[in-house]
Amino acid sequence: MQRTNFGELVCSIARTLDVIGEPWSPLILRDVWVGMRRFDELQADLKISRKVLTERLNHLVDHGVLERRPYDNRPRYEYHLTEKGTELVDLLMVMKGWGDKWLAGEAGPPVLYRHHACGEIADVELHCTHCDKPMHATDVDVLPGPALQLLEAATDERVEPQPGRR
Amino acid sequence: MQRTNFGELVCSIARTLDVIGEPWSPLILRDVWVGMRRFDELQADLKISRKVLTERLNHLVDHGVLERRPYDNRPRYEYHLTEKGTELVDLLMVMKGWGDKWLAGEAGPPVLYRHHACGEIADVELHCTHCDKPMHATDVDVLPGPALQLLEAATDERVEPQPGRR
DNA sequence: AGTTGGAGTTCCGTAAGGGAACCCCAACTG
DNA sequence: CAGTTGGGGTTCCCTTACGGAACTCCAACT
Repeated sequence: MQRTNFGELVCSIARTLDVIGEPWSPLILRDVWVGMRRFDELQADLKISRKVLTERLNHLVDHGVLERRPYDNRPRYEYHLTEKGTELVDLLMVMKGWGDKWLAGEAGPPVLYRHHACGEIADVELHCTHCDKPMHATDVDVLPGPALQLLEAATDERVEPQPGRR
Repeated sequence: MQRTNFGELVCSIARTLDVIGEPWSPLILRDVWVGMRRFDELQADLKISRKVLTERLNHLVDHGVLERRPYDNRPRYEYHLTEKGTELVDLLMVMKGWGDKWLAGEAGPPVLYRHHACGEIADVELHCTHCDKPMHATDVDVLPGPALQLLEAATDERVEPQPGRR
Protein backbone atom coordinates (compact mmCIF):
# COMPACT_ATOMS: atom_id res chain seq x y z
CA MET A 1 0.00 0.00 0.00
CA GLN A 2 1.26 3.46 -0.76
CA ARG A 3 0.35 6.60 1.05
CA THR A 4 -2.81 6.03 3.02
CA ASN A 5 -6.16 7.12 1.69
CA PHE A 6 -8.15 8.58 4.56
CA GLY A 7 -11.24 8.94 2.42
CA GLU A 8 -12.08 5.26 2.68
CA LEU A 9 -12.21 5.13 6.44
CA VAL A 10 -15.66 5.20 8.01
CA CYS A 11 -14.99 8.38 9.93
CA SER A 12 -16.05 11.91 9.14
CA ILE A 13 -12.82 13.32 10.50
CA ALA A 14 -10.76 11.11 8.22
CA ARG A 15 -12.96 11.96 5.26
CA THR A 16 -12.63 15.65 5.94
CA LEU A 17 -8.87 15.23 6.13
CA ASP A 18 -9.01 13.57 2.74
CA VAL A 19 -10.33 16.84 1.37
CA ILE A 20 -8.23 19.43 3.21
CA GLY A 21 -5.70 17.37 5.11
CA GLU A 22 -2.82 17.72 2.70
CA PRO A 23 -0.10 20.22 3.45
CA TRP A 24 -0.98 23.76 2.31
CA SER A 25 -4.66 23.11 1.64
CA PRO A 26 -5.95 24.95 4.71
CA LEU A 27 -3.70 27.92 4.00
CA ILE A 28 -4.88 28.05 0.40
CA LEU A 29 -8.42 28.08 1.69
CA ARG A 30 -7.57 30.86 4.10
CA ASP A 31 -6.08 32.97 1.35
CA VAL A 32 -9.03 32.46 -0.97
CA TRP A 33 -11.35 33.31 1.88
CA VAL A 34 -9.70 36.67 2.50
CA GLY A 35 -9.80 37.52 -1.18
CA MET A 36 -6.77 36.09 -2.94
CA ARG A 37 -8.14 34.38 -5.97
CA ARG A 38 -5.42 33.98 -8.57
CA PHE A 39 -2.68 31.46 -9.07
CA ASP A 40 0.30 33.80 -8.95
CA GLU A 41 -1.16 35.75 -6.08
CA LEU A 42 -1.50 32.61 -4.02
CA GLN A 43 1.91 31.40 -5.06
CA ALA A 44 3.56 34.67 -4.12
CA ASP A 45 1.82 34.86 -0.77
CA LEU A 46 2.42 31.28 0.32
CA LYS A 47 5.74 30.77 -1.44
CA ILE A 48 4.50 27.31 -2.19
CA SER A 49 5.93 25.31 -5.06
CA ARG A 50 3.89 25.95 -8.21
CA LYS A 51 3.57 22.25 -8.80
CA VAL A 52 2.02 21.62 -5.44
CA LEU A 53 -0.23 24.66 -5.74
CA THR A 54 -1.58 23.30 -9.01
CA GLU A 55 -2.21 19.91 -7.42
CA ARG A 56 -3.93 21.36 -4.39
CA LEU A 57 -6.15 23.70 -6.38
CA ASN A 58 -7.25 20.84 -8.62
CA HIS A 59 -7.92 18.65 -5.63
CA LEU A 60 -10.00 21.32 -3.93
CA VAL A 61 -11.92 22.01 -7.14
CA ASP A 62 -12.50 18.28 -7.68
CA HIS A 63 -13.93 18.02 -4.20
CA GLY A 64 -16.25 20.95 -4.69
CA VAL A 65 -14.59 23.20 -2.14
CA LEU A 66 -13.36 25.74 -4.66
CA GLU A 67 -14.74 26.64 -8.04
CA ARG A 68 -12.71 27.84 -11.00
CA ARG A 69 -14.15 30.91 -12.71
CA PRO A 70 -12.85 32.49 -15.89
CA TYR A 71 -12.36 36.24 -15.37
CA ASP A 72 -11.29 37.20 -18.85
CA ASN A 73 -11.94 36.04 -22.38
CA ARG A 74 -8.48 34.61 -22.52
CA PRO A 75 -7.81 31.55 -20.37
CA ARG A 76 -7.51 33.17 -16.96
CA TYR A 77 -9.12 31.77 -13.87
CA GLU A 78 -10.02 32.80 -10.38
CA TYR A 79 -10.75 30.48 -7.52
CA HIS A 80 -13.80 31.06 -5.38
CA LEU A 81 -15.21 29.29 -2.35
CA THR A 82 -18.31 27.22 -2.96
CA GLU A 83 -20.92 26.86 -0.23
CA LYS A 84 -19.21 23.63 0.78
CA GLY A 85 -15.92 25.48 0.94
CA THR A 86 -17.35 28.39 2.85
CA GLU A 87 -18.57 26.03 5.54
CA LEU A 88 -15.09 24.56 5.76
CA VAL A 89 -13.89 27.95 6.91
CA ASP A 90 -15.49 27.14 10.27
CA LEU A 91 -12.52 24.89 10.72
CA LEU A 92 -10.07 27.68 10.02
CA MET A 93 -11.82 29.92 12.50
CA VAL A 94 -11.47 27.31 15.21
CA MET A 95 -7.80 26.80 14.34
CA LYS A 96 -7.29 30.53 14.55
CA GLY A 97 -8.82 30.59 18.01
CA TRP A 98 -6.70 27.74 19.29
CA GLY A 99 -3.54 29.16 17.76
CA ASP A 100 -4.26 32.57 19.26
CA LYS A 101 -4.75 31.09 22.69
CA TRP A 102 -1.90 28.60 22.81
CA LEU A 103 0.73 29.74 20.34
CA ALA A 104 0.54 33.50 19.82
CA GLY A 105 2.69 34.57 22.78
CA GLU A 106 3.50 38.16 23.66
CA ALA A 107 2.72 39.68 20.30
CA GLY A 108 -0.90 38.62 20.46
CA PRO A 109 -3.13 37.42 17.65
CA PRO A 110 -2.04 38.11 14.07
CA VAL A 111 -5.61 38.80 12.99
CA LEU A 112 -8.92 39.64 14.63
CA TYR A 113 -12.49 38.90 13.65
CA ARG A 114 -15.17 41.55 13.85
CA HIS A 115 -18.59 39.99 14.09
CA HIS A 116 -21.15 41.68 11.85
CA ALA A 117 -24.04 40.87 14.17
CA CYS A 118 -22.62 42.75 17.17
CA GLY A 119 -19.80 44.77 15.63
CA GLU A 120 -17.36 43.57 18.26
CA ILE A 121 -13.99 41.88 18.03
CA ALA A 122 -14.68 38.30 19.01
CA ASP A 123 -13.78 34.67 18.51
CA VAL A 124 -15.80 31.57 17.90
CA GLU A 125 -16.94 29.14 20.52
CA LEU A 126 -18.64 25.80 20.01
CA HIS A 127 -22.26 25.52 21.05
CA CYS A 128 -24.74 22.68 20.93
CA THR A 129 -27.11 22.75 17.95
CA HIS A 130 -29.83 21.45 20.23
CA CYS A 131 -29.67 23.42 23.47
CA ASP A 132 -27.31 26.25 22.44
CA LYS A 133 -25.08 25.78 25.48
CA PRO A 134 -21.31 25.39 25.07
CA MET A 135 -20.24 21.98 23.84
CA HIS A 136 -16.66 20.80 23.91
CA ALA A 137 -14.63 17.60 24.06
CA THR A 138 -15.48 16.81 27.66
CA ASP A 139 -19.17 17.64 27.32
CA VAL A 140 -20.15 14.76 25.09
CA ASP A 141 -20.39 11.00 24.83
CA VAL A 142 -19.32 9.60 21.51
CA LEU A 143 -21.77 6.97 20.27
CA PRO A 144 -21.84 4.79 17.17
CA GLY A 145 -24.03 6.36 14.48
CA PRO A 146 -26.01 4.84 11.62
CA ALA A 147 -23.01 4.22 9.35
CA LEU A 148 -21.13 2.33 12.04
CA GLN A 149 -24.22 0.35 13.05
CA LEU A 150 -24.60 -0.78 9.44
CA LEU A 151 -20.99 -1.91 9.44
CA GLU A 152 -21.43 -3.79 12.69
CA ALA A 153 -24.54 -5.56 11.40
CA ALA A 154 -22.63 -6.62 8.29
CA THR A 155 -19.79 -7.95 10.42
CA ASP A 156 -22.20 -9.86 12.68
CA GLU A 157 -23.70 -11.61 9.67
CA ARG A 158 -20.31 -12.83 8.65
CA VAL A 159 -19.60 -14.00 12.19
CA GLU A 160 -23.02 -15.58 12.94
CA PRO A 161 -22.66 -18.61 10.58
CA GLN A 162 -20.07 -20.21 12.83
CA PRO A 163 -21.67 -20.68 16.27
CA GLY A 164 -20.03 -22.87 18.85
CA ARG A 165 -17.23 -20.34 19.03
CA ARG A 166 -17.10 -18.97 22.54
CA MET B 1 14.78 25.52 1.82
CA GLN B 2 13.47 22.09 2.49
CA ARG B 3 9.98 21.18 3.55
CA THR B 4 8.19 24.27 4.74
CA ASN B 5 7.85 25.08 8.39
CA PHE B 6 4.43 26.55 8.99
CA GLY B 7 5.27 27.41 12.58
CA GLU B 8 7.26 30.46 11.57
CA LEU B 9 4.50 32.19 9.69
CA VAL B 10 2.69 34.95 11.52
CA CYS B 11 -0.67 33.22 11.33
CA SER B 12 -2.48 31.25 13.98
CA ILE B 13 -3.85 28.85 11.42
CA ALA B 14 -0.38 28.06 10.12
CA ARG B 15 0.94 27.69 13.65
CA THR B 16 -1.85 25.33 14.56
CA LEU B 17 -1.08 23.31 11.45
CA ASP B 18 2.50 23.10 12.61
CA VAL B 19 1.23 21.22 15.66
CA ILE B 20 -1.43 18.94 14.19
CA GLY B 21 -1.14 19.47 10.47
CA GLU B 22 0.98 16.45 9.67
CA PRO B 23 -0.69 13.38 8.24
CA TRP B 24 -2.21 11.13 10.93
CA SER B 25 -1.94 13.61 13.79
CA PRO B 26 -5.64 14.48 13.93
CA LEU B 27 -6.60 10.81 13.80
CA ILE B 28 -4.18 10.01 16.60
CA LEU B 29 -5.78 12.75 18.63
CA ARG B 30 -9.22 11.37 17.87
CA ASP B 31 -8.21 7.91 19.03
CA VAL B 32 -6.65 9.18 22.23
CA TRP B 33 -9.74 11.25 22.86
CA VAL B 34 -12.05 8.24 22.68
CA GLY B 35 -9.82 6.25 24.99
CA MET B 36 -7.07 4.56 23.02
CA ARG B 37 -3.92 5.32 24.92
CA ARG B 38 -1.24 2.80 24.06
CA PHE B 39 1.21 2.52 21.22
CA ASP B 40 0.17 -0.86 19.90
CA GLU B 41 -3.49 -0.05 20.29
CA LEU B 42 -3.13 3.08 18.19
CA GLN B 43 -0.97 1.30 15.69
CA ALA B 44 -3.47 -1.53 15.28
CA ASP B 45 -6.42 0.81 14.94
CA LEU B 46 -4.87 3.22 12.47
CA LYS B 47 -2.62 0.74 10.64
CA ILE B 48 -0.09 3.51 10.58
CA SER B 49 3.60 2.77 10.17
CA ARG B 50 5.22 2.34 13.59
CA LYS B 51 7.95 4.73 12.60
CA VAL B 52 5.53 7.51 11.81
CA LEU B 53 3.45 6.81 14.88
CA THR B 54 6.55 7.23 17.04
CA GLU B 55 7.37 10.49 15.33
CA ARG B 56 3.85 11.87 15.65
CA LEU B 57 3.48 10.92 19.30
CA ASN B 58 6.79 12.59 20.12
CA HIS B 59 5.81 15.67 18.18
CA LEU B 60 2.47 15.91 19.98
CA VAL B 61 4.13 15.38 23.34
CA ASP B 62 6.79 17.98 22.54
CA HIS B 63 4.07 20.47 21.73
CA GLY B 64 2.20 19.78 24.94
CA VAL B 65 -0.86 18.31 23.29
CA LEU B 66 -0.35 14.83 24.67
CA GLU B 67 1.37 13.76 27.84
CA ARG B 68 3.20 10.48 28.31
CA ARG B 69 2.30 8.67 31.53
CA PRO B 70 3.91 5.51 32.85
CA TYR B 71 1.23 2.98 33.73
CA ASP B 72 3.42 0.24 35.12
CA ASN B 73 6.71 -0.02 36.97
CA ARG B 74 8.32 -1.32 33.84
CA PRO B 75 8.77 1.11 30.99
CA ARG B 76 5.23 1.25 29.67
CA TYR B 77 3.48 4.46 28.71
CA GLU B 78 0.06 5.76 27.99
CA TYR B 79 -0.73 8.92 26.11
CA HIS B 80 -3.26 11.33 27.55
CA LEU B 81 -4.67 14.61 26.33
CA THR B 82 -3.45 17.69 28.13
CA GLU B 83 -5.72 20.70 28.55
CA LYS B 84 -4.14 22.14 25.43
CA GLY B 85 -4.86 18.90 23.61
CA THR B 86 -8.40 18.68 24.90
CA GLU B 87 -9.14 22.09 23.48
CA LEU B 88 -7.76 20.96 20.15
CA VAL B 89 -10.58 18.43 20.01
CA ASP B 90 -12.88 21.34 19.16
CA LEU B 91 -11.28 21.12 15.77
CA LEU B 92 -12.10 17.45 15.42
CA MET B 93 -15.70 18.10 16.39
CA VAL B 94 -16.02 20.70 13.66
CA MET B 95 -14.42 18.36 11.14
CA LYS B 96 -16.85 15.68 12.16
CA GLY B 97 -19.78 18.01 11.58
CA TRP B 98 -18.58 19.06 8.15
CA GLY B 99 -17.77 15.51 7.12
CA ASP B 100 -21.19 14.33 8.30
CA LYS B 101 -22.91 17.01 6.29
CA TRP B 102 -20.94 16.89 3.06
CA LEU B 103 -19.35 13.47 2.83
CA ALA B 104 -21.36 10.90 4.77
CA GLY B 105 -23.92 10.05 2.08
CA GLU B 106 -26.73 7.52 2.47
CA ALA B 107 -25.28 5.64 5.40
CA GLY B 108 -25.36 8.72 7.61
CA PRO B 109 -22.85 9.78 10.26
CA PRO B 110 -20.39 7.19 11.55
CA VAL B 111 -20.63 8.54 15.07
CA LEU B 112 -22.96 10.76 17.09
CA TYR B 113 -22.35 13.10 19.97
CA ARG B 114 -24.65 13.14 22.98
CA HIS B 115 -24.42 16.43 24.80
CA HIS B 116 -24.23 16.03 28.58
CA ALA B 117 -25.97 19.33 29.24
CA CYS B 118 -29.17 18.44 27.41
CA GLY B 119 -28.83 14.70 26.89
CA GLU B 120 -29.63 15.02 23.21
CA ILE B 121 -27.82 13.90 20.08
CA ALA B 122 -26.40 17.08 18.62
CA ASP B 123 -23.57 18.69 16.72
CA VAL B 124 -21.50 21.76 17.29
CA GLU B 125 -22.13 25.15 15.82
CA LEU B 126 -19.94 28.20 16.00
CA HIS B 127 -21.15 31.12 18.10
CA CYS B 128 -19.68 34.50 18.87
CA THR B 129 -17.88 34.74 22.21
CA HIS B 130 -19.22 38.24 22.56
CA CYS B 131 -22.90 38.19 21.60
CA ASP B 132 -23.52 34.42 21.49
CA LYS B 133 -25.13 34.55 18.06
CA PRO B 134 -23.95 32.25 15.26
CA MET B 135 -20.67 33.30 13.70
CA HIS B 136 -19.37 31.85 10.45
CA ALA B 137 -17.12 32.71 7.54
CA THR B 138 -19.49 35.26 6.02
CA ASP B 139 -20.37 36.92 9.33
CA VAL B 140 -17.03 38.51 10.03
CA ASP B 141 -14.49 41.02 8.83
CA VAL B 142 -10.90 39.90 9.13
CA LEU B 143 -8.72 42.68 10.54
CA PRO B 144 -5.01 42.89 11.30
CA GLY B 145 -4.35 42.14 14.97
CA PRO B 146 -1.56 43.22 17.32
CA ALA B 147 1.05 40.79 15.97
CA LEU B 148 0.55 41.96 12.39
CA GLN B 149 0.51 45.61 13.39
CA LEU B 150 3.88 45.12 15.07
CA LEU B 151 5.20 43.59 11.89
CA GLU B 152 3.87 46.43 9.77
CA ALA B 153 5.43 49.02 12.03
CA ALA B 154 8.78 47.26 11.73
CA THR B 155 8.47 47.16 7.96
CA ASP B 156 7.56 50.86 7.79
CA GLU B 157 10.69 51.75 9.72
CA ARG B 158 12.78 49.96 7.17
CA VAL B 159 10.93 51.71 4.34
CA GLU B 160 10.82 55.24 5.83
CA PRO B 161 14.55 56.06 5.42
CA GLN B 162 14.15 56.37 1.64
CA PRO B 163 11.50 59.02 1.03
CA GLY B 164 11.01 60.44 -2.43
CA ARG B 165 9.58 57.11 -3.47
CA ARG B 166 6.02 57.56 -4.58
C1' DA C 1 7.48 40.53 -34.89
C1' DG C 2 8.60 40.85 -30.19
C1' DT C 3 7.49 41.25 -25.44
C1' DT C 4 4.63 40.56 -21.40
C1' DG C 5 2.04 38.11 -18.00
C1' DG C 6 -0.91 34.70 -16.12
C1' DA C 7 -1.23 29.90 -15.46
C1' DG C 8 0.54 26.11 -15.46
C1' DT C 9 4.40 21.70 -16.62
C1' DT C 10 8.65 19.45 -16.40
C1' DC C 11 12.69 17.90 -14.17
C1' DC C 12 15.76 16.87 -10.56
C1' DG C 13 17.38 16.28 -5.82
C1' DT C 14 15.97 15.57 -1.10
C1' DA C 15 12.88 14.40 2.48
C1' DA C 16 9.05 11.86 4.35
C1' DG C 17 5.82 7.91 4.47
C1' DG C 18 4.97 2.53 4.18
C1' DG C 19 6.27 -2.07 5.45
C1' DA C 20 8.64 -5.37 7.50
C1' DA C 21 12.19 -7.02 10.31
C1' DC C 22 14.80 -6.29 14.30
C1' DC C 23 15.87 -4.85 19.25
C1' DC C 24 15.45 -4.06 24.32
C1' DC C 25 14.02 -5.25 28.63
C1' DA C 26 10.96 -6.45 32.50
C1' DA C 27 7.89 -10.08 33.68
C1' DC C 28 6.04 -14.60 33.45
C1' DT C 29 6.71 -19.98 32.71
C1' DG C 30 8.33 -24.45 33.40
C1' DC D 1 17.28 -19.89 35.61
C1' DA D 2 17.06 -20.43 30.41
C1' DG D 3 13.35 -19.41 27.41
C1' DT D 4 9.27 -17.04 25.97
C1' DT D 5 6.14 -13.10 25.72
C1' DG D 6 4.66 -8.48 24.88
C1' DG D 7 4.81 -3.54 24.91
C1' DG D 8 7.16 0.04 22.84
C1' DG D 9 9.95 1.38 20.00
C1' DT D 10 14.36 1.43 15.96
C1' DT D 11 16.43 0.36 11.69
C1' DC D 12 16.49 -0.39 6.91
C1' DC D 13 15.04 -0.15 2.27
C1' DC D 14 11.89 1.38 -1.22
C1' DT D 15 8.64 4.47 -3.15
C1' DT D 16 6.15 8.64 -3.24
C1' DA D 17 5.80 13.56 -2.54
C1' DC D 18 7.66 18.15 -1.82
C1' DG D 19 10.81 22.34 -3.00
C1' DG D 20 12.94 25.01 -6.42
C1' DA D 21 14.01 26.53 -10.63
C1' DA D 22 13.57 26.46 -15.45
C1' DC D 23 10.59 25.84 -19.29
C1' DT D 24 6.11 26.09 -22.03
C1' DC D 25 1.82 27.92 -23.89
C1' DC D 26 -1.02 31.40 -25.53
C1' DA D 27 -3.71 35.61 -25.83
C1' DA D 28 -3.04 40.37 -25.64
C1' DC D 29 -0.17 44.76 -25.84
C1' DT D 30 3.57 47.83 -28.26
